[in-house]
Amino acid sequence: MKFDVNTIDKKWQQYWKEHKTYRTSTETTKPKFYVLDMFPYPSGAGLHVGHPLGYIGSDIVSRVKRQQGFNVLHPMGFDSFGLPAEQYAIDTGVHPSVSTAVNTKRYQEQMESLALSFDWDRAVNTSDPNYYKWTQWIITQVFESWYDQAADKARPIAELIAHLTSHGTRDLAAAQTEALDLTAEQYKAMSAKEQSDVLMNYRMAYRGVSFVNWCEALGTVLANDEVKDGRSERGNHPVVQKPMVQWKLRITAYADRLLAGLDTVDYSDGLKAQQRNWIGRSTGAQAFFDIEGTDKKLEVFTTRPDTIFGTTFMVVAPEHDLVPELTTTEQEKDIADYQAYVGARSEIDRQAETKVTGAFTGSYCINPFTMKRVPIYISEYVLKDYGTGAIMAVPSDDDRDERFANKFGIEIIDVIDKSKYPGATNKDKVGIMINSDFLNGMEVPDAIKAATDKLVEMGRGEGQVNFRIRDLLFSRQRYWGEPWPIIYDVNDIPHVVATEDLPVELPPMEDFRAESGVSPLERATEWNVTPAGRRETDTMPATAGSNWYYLRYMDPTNDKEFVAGEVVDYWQDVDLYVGGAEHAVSHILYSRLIHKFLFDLGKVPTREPYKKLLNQGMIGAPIVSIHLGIMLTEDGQRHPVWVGDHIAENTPLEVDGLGKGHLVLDESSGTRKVPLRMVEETSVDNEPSYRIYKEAIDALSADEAQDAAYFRTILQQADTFLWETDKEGKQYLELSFQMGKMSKSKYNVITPDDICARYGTDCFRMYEMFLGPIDQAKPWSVSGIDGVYRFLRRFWNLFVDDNDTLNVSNDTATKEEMKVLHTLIKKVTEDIEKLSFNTCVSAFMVAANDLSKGKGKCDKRAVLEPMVRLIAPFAPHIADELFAALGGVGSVHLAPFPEVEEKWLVEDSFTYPIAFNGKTRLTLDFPAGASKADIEAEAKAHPDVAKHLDGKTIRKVIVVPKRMVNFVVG
RNA sequence: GCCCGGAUGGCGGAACUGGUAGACGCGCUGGACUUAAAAUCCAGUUUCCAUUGAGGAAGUACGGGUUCGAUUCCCGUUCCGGGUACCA
Repeated sequence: MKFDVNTIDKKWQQYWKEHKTYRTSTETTKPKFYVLDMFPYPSGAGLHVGHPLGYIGSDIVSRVKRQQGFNVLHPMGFDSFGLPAEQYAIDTGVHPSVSTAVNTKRYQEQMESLALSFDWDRAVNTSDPNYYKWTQWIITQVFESWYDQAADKARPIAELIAHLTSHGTRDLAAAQTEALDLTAEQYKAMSAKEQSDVLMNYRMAYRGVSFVNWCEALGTVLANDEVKDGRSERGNHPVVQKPMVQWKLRITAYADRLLAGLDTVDYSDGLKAQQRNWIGRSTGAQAFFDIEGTDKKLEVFTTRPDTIFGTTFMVVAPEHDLVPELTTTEQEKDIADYQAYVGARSEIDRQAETKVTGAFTGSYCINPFTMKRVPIYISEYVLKDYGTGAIMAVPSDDDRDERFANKFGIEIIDVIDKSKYPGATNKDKVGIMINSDFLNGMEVPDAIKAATDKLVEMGRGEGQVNFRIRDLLFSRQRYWGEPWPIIYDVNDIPHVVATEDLPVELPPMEDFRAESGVSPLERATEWNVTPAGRRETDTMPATAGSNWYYLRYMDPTNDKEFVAGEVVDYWQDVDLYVGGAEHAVSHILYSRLIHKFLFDLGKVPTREPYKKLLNQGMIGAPIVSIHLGIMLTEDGQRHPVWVGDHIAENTPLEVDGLGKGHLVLDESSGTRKVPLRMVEETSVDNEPSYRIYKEAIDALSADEAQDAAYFRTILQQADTFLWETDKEGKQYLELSFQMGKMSKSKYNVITPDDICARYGTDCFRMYEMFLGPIDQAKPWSVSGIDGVYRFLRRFWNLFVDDNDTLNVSNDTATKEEMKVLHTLIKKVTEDIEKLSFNTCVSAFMVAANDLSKGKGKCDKRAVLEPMVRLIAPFAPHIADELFAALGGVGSVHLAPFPEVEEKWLVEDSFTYPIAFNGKTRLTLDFPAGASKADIEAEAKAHPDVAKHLDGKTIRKVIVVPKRMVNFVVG
């Protein structure tokens, strides 16, 4: 029985596969537990060591729950639609369906080799027609729904039609694109197309014009969260704002419920805060300002109606509908120039801009409270998409308004006295009202209410809530996504494709490059022209497939429904969801939306999809660089040379064949990235340091990998190496490094494969857990992995003698040994519940040390056998090997998880720290049941204590049983 | 700017609801085994002072506070990480 990790790994992985050890039962008698990992996009790079951090954590929980008798759903699948796969296809000419299949297979193999206990029979793949049939079906349901604000839920569109037919828009409280005012008669008199357009105003999935993030390079629109700093997150291409007709989902209707739901789930505070910020609820008031000389009104939204007496000008967005009307003849040129200036500016320019700009329209509003004329300006600092696209500017209490007023020489009226609140800023909303007529003397919060009430009374506005969140853009002019299941009839009226005709499969296409705003599917004419009409050619964004996938795992092969009612009634929701924090907003928020929608339809029994969410920390890795310098020889020749990182400029050099000279660093020198796998990690003066050895460079010529080819090309830039020699006489060069995200382009991707091959999968798993708290970001380093390996070896050695033969006795274990065992069980059980896996590993180490050190190692079956079941979730292969050797039946992973027996943990005595004025000076043992008085009396009498008390008065003695004793002396 | 985290030995990190700070591991030092090395095992390892047996002082980013007692709670400051931004 040898400790041969590779053999053991292979043997048991094979066994689990053959025996379907991790199959989830369809029986509903056992209690359920659903542990979900965010499914990956299967990229060509494969898994790196950062991915498994979360996977291993969730796997441990799954295994424990399985052993504890739960029916565990622990599935995995692939998010294979979307931009990256398509972009890769365009770059390489390999069809996405092909590359996806290859990558998916690789991912599954890697995951299996990490012993992740997924039930692969339940795997889903978002680009599989059997899956996206139901993605499309859900969208048809969204299309066929509207949001009833009175009932606060989504309802079938047929019920809206009934309402419109009998009452028009009277008594209709619906989420809508714009407010409509129709009688039943007007509605009924409309043409079919007109009626369809009216319904579009209310549908949960609707087409509408809006300014969208247009990315020319990718040929498609992007969602807000796909744009970062004015550039596309994928590919880093410029993004501009452009008005387009697009499909959208009315997420704004759910804003309040998405906000409220956060109080019922167990997510980190940071993540909840991010979601709240994204939704961005702000309360304030709507107010109407008369526009001088017309009967039109300018509608504004403000969170500070109290400051209305300080309003000295108005600002509307440059794209605001009223701008042409507001612009007077004299101001036409100014306005046109300014609009041209804004139009030419990209998002990036706008964000870089700090100074205020704008132009005067020539028109005036009347301040409804003061009846004074206030000028109307346009400026890009007012966003057309937020609120009403117009603001009342209060330069005294808003920093941007103040800057604008200063620039344009506009009057500033102080309306709030903040002297009572030193240090308060405008955002704090505190102070006493001044210069504000009936509001004078009020505190700001009271004034807000009073001003709002006054607006209502005057019929000039009302209290209003505004959201930052915009309706979700759900169209992409791309190939690799779910086609919208919509057909437009001859009258251009959209109809959903009937469920029995789903899925609408993607037509096979060879060339699917996007061309400026036109979907590639437009070119698939034999596909998009049908007898019923033309097909919608927009596809859905990647989030369409991922926002409901957790439901499909429950019932992955159902071809009648997306998930059967009785199945979802059993599985309910996800008990633990693990994944990267980069999906904190988009993915989580959108799947919460779809879940709530399905709840309204009665398709799911819970209000939230994910009960508890764990974000694993990112694992970074060094990006290592080799230094290229120039050697200037005495005869004035320049020779490129590879030098150590720490060699300074002007260092004298001497090289065989080149003679003497010194080092020059100029524009032709610099650093070049080195593939991390060729580099050795060492420690110099306690700082991590990286070297490349001559051997590694020599081995390069035989290396066929892509990164080796890259590095060979790099190394051609100089053929001289200024080697240094380590204490073993080996030649190396010192490299520089900086920590960063693992990425193929930085040549610092570390895959788990090599480490598993060298140390075994169990060692890799435990080492990743041992790195630290799972939710913390950390740099990858293999220093320390030997310690985990030594531990596993020591653990194994408890079971075998010096000849690697199983040697376990049936003798009764000592009290001390049982105490070690049960201390361990208690600690591990509690810490898994807290998702504190690093401390679990420590606890195993402590126990292994306790049992193998001191007076001979423990070989008692009564102790060792439960330990095997206990370590199984962490080291699944070794545990199964030992379990089988001990005569266990079946797999250890289906054997009961040990339970703590408190009787072994009872202490006879407790060691009390004895402190004087809070400083611990010594310890004394007292019986566990000793009374406070006894402890105090005995402690006082103790000679060592007396020594500390000598010459001092005891003012107070604090005795906390099983904690400590403190003498307060003076 | 705003929001959310975080700061503990040479390093990664422990420390229950305020109660012996530094568990566990790495690294380092010394020793055993070995012809030697690797592996393994044993001992030591917060800092400073002292050391014959001892012992003592300080210490959890910094400055205050609450408390018999603070890594833990409160106030302020600095630095680091993440998110987000003309959001009215």
